[in-house]
Amino acid sequence: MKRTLIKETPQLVGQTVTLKGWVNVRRDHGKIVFIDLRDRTGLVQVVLVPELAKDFHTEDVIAITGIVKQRPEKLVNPNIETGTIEVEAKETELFSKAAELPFDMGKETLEVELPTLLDYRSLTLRHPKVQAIFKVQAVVIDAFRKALQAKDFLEFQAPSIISAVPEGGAEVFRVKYFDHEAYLSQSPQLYKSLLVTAFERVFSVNHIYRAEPSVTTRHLTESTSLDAEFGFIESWEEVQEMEEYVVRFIFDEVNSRCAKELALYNATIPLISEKIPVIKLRDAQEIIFQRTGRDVRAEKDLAPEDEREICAWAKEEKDSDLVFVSHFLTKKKPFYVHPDPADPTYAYSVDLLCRGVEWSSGGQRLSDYQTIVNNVHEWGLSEKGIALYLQAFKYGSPRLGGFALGAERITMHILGLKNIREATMFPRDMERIDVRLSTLE
RNA sequence: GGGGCUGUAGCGCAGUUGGUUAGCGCGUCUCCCUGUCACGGAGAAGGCCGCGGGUUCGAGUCCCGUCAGCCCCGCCA
Repeated sequence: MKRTLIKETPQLVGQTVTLKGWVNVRRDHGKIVFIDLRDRTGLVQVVLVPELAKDFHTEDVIAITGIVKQRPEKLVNPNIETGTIEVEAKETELFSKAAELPFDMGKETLEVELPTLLDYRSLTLRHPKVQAIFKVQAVVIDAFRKALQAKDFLEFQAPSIISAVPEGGAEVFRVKYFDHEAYLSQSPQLYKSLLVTAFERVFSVNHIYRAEPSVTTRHLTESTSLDAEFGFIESWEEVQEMEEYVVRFIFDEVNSRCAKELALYNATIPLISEKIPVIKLRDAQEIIFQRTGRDVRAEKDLAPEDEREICAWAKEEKDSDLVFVSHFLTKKKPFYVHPDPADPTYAYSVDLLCRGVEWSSGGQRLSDYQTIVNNVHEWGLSEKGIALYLQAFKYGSPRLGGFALGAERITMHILGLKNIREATMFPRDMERIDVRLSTLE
C-alpha cells in the first residue's frame, strides 16, 4: 500500500493508511499499546493490540497499516500536531530492528553531553530537537541564496584546493598535490573578487578550512562560509547596507519558516532595529572605556570581551542585537583591503557582531591594479600564486566590495546554542574528525 | 601555547571531615496494567569510582604523574 506521511493523517479521518517510520516511544498498558511513530514530517500516536505491537522498541523501523480515528475531545493531545487523531493499527511490519540504545531517544530533549552527542552523531541526528537545528541552518543558507538571487547575484562554486596562501594570518592545511604542495582554501575571497570583474555580482556557499590551533566554542577547522561580492559600489557603506539587507532577509525567512524550530529552543530571532548601528573601531573602544573603565583604546582589534561589551551597548542604547564595527586597522587586514583615504591607517572594513560574537567580516576592496601589486609586495606575498587574481584587475575592474557570513555561527546564535559544534552536523576540530582522533591511535 | 574545572553503571548526575555493603533519575530485562502521550506500579541485572603510583590502619574522597574531556584566554581569511 502507498505510504502516507504522518503530517497528512489529521486530514484522513476514517481512512485506512500505511505509515512508515521509526518507533519514537512505546507505552505498554497490557491489553493496549501506544506507539509514537516518527517520520520526517512528525509524530503520531498509534494504538495497537499487544499482538500487533510485537516487541517493537525505540528506533525500530516499522510500517503500520491502520485506520485514522478522531480522538475523543478529552484525549486530544495539544502538544503534537497530529494530537486530534490517532491511528488504530490493523497490520504491522518490522523493517529493521534497532540495537539497544546508548541513551534515551524518546525524550523531548536529548540529555547528553557534547562528546556523546558527537560520538553517536548518526543516532542523535534522528532526534527532532537536534533536527530542528539543521532545519534552521538549511533555511539560513536558502535565505542567503534567495536574498542575493533577488539582487541579481550569480552563484558560483569556489575551489578548495589552492596553490598559494594569499591571506597570511590564519594557519592553513597543507595537502600533498602530486609532486607539489597545495593548500586548503581559507576563504573564496580572491575568487569572488576576481569574478566581480567578470560577472559584477556573485555569491557562494562554500566550505572553508582553517588550521588554527583554536579550541573554543565558536571555532571549527571546517566551516560553511556564505560569501557575497559585488561591483560598481559608490562606497563601503553600500557593502554594509547590502549585508544588512541579507541578514534581515535571513531573519524574516527563519521567522516565517521555522516557528516550530524556534519554539523548541525557546529562541527568538536577534533583535534588529530599523537601522543596524554602525560604529568605528576607535569609537567602539571609546565607548567600552566610558562604560567599563577598561582602556582598550590603543588595541588593534576587539577582544572577545570587547565584542560582548559593544553588543551590550548596542542592545541597551540602540535596541539592537546587531552592530557593525568598521574601520579596523589596515595593517591588521589582508593586502586587498581598501584604506580610508581620510586616514589610511584605518580600512574600509566592516565586521558584523551579533549577541557578543563576530558573525561576518567584509568591506571595500582595492580595485586599482598598481595599488594591489604594491600591496602584495608590502605584505610580503608572491605574485605568482595569485596571478589570476592580479590579472583580473590588470584588465579593468569596477570599485568592489563584499562580505562573508558564517552559517554555523548564525545558526548557533539564532537558537542560543552554547557550542558551535552543536550547529554543525559533522564538526571537525583539533581533536575530532567524526571520531575522536585519540581513539584511532 | 597559558589558565581553570571535570572523569563514579549504557546516558545524566550525587557521594559530608578519609571509615564498614557504592547511591539517585532515565534507559535495559522480567512481571502487572484498555486511554496513556516524558504513562504508571512491583522486582532484577548492571561498577577495577579513567589509568599508574604515593600518603594512611583504611582512599571514590588527600597528594604526584598520566590519559581523556569541557570552559576561559591567546591565536583567528
